[in-house]
Amino acid sequence: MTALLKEVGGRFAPLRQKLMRLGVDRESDLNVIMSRFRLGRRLDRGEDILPAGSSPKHSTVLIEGIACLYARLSDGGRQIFAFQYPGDFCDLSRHMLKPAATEAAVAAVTPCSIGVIENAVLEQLLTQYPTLGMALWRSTCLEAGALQAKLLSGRQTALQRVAHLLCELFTQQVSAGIEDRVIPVSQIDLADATGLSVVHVNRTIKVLQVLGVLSKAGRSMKVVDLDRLAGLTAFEASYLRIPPPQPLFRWHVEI
Amino acid sequence: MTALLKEVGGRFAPLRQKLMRLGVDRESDLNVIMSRFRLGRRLDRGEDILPAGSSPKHSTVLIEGIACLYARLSDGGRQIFAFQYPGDFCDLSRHMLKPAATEAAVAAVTPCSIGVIENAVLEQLLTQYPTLGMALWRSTCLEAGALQAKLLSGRQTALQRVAHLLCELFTQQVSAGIEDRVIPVSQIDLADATGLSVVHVNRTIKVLQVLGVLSKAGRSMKVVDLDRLAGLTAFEASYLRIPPPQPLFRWHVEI
DNA sequence: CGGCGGCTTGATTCGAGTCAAGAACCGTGG
DNA sequence: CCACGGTTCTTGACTCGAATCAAGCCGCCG
Repeated sequence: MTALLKEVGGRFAPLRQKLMRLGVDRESDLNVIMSRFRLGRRLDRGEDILPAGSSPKHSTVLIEGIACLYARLSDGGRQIFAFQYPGDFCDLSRHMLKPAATEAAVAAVTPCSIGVIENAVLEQLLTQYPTLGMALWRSTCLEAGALQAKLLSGRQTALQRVAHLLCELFTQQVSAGIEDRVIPVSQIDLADATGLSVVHVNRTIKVLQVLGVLSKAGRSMKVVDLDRLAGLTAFEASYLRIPPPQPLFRWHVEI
Repeated sequence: MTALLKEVGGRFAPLRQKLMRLGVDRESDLNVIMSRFRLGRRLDRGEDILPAGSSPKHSTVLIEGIACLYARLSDGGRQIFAFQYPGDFCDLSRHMLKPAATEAAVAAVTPCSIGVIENAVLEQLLTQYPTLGMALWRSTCLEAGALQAKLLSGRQTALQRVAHLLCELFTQQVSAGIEDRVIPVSQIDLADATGLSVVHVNRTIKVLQVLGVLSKAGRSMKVVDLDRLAGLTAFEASYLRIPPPQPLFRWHVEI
């Protein structure tokens, strides 16, 4: 049984790390919380992890792979709101806003595996460990901040928008513990995330290659010069993470 | 003293209503929570309620007037992320993400008055009334949903974008208890919120007037035909509010 | 009643979308 | 191991929505 726990602990390591960064710092709490997750199914690239408008009886965490939160446009197009990396919750707001308020869905951008937790269990954990609630709330705040950043970058040129997105992906990837400089996302996905046409994304990427900022790596691209990439778009990574150094203020205030 | 409380209760009515809609349904809790707010200063149109990058020792609630959450573009322009109405918290994520993650600010769009609560007091309330934490978290989820909707509408034509924004403003206004069909927001603000140029917003509004959807009301505009306005842009108000009817699921799960 | 900020309008420019067609890549099955 | 089919990527020509530039106008406030 300890072996089983260890196994699961290993697979769920990204979640544990994420929760810690969000402020769940008591080891024992973490252990209890993590033990209530089970492994969900694996998904192929393109599959919906959470279809639009569904409200499952459990909440979902991404364990492996890259996913995206998206919504369909009236004309059949797709707007990607955010990319998710291992450790990210897929559907927190779906859980908080019972009747799935936004018609958003989550899809696998690369092959994924997920973890799930029963909603009832999650709610119980939330009442038992207020720190967990705060952590997840904070994670919602981060997501909102990322949406703001995306809105902001929407007012820049195509080059800056693409550069910004690549910076964001790269940063997320690094902080999810993936060292690879390759961004394994199709140009179609980049287009859906930036709101540009695929054609124009393509041209833009070529410019970035000519600038020596990106290079080709098979079908996808590799970040060669992150600093210059960031410089193109005044990218400030701060909105993506809570500063891990000083694990913030205490939630149980001494009165 | 009861007279004072009553007075304050009156002014803070929008906040009370908002908290109720978010799920704080125990009358006694509400009373305690509300009693910890005090009135802040009044602000003129255009003034910053919360300057970019500030982290005050208290949190702020809008009591009267309309405010906006915005950020400055690199070129000096302004992106408005959201409009806030009486009862809305101005800066929750600033409180949750200590080192003001996003460089966002809040400004008064019309003359405003605000309420404030010491951060220490708020934190104490949060530990004492878990329902409050859930309510505020939920409010953050709603904000995130609104940001998603804005991102979505950014991919439509100028007419649709403006129509969408007007629908949103109107809906928020109504649910804040303001009956007026007039939207007291300048075209400059509309431009900054839609990401269009002022010139183009102006032309677009004229089209909407010709269509008989809007009419002029002094300097600002009046919504004449909300249904048609909403029809232009597939506006779905659902993302703006938690359904008030069934005040959602219980947070203290019976185990 | 003067002035300043916001609204209106026209002329021109340009970034990005669309359409269309071909090339490279990848998985699959023979 | 190679041929095939479907994605995804590339490239070029053309179009168009919205930005920009430049004035003039209106209305509110001092």
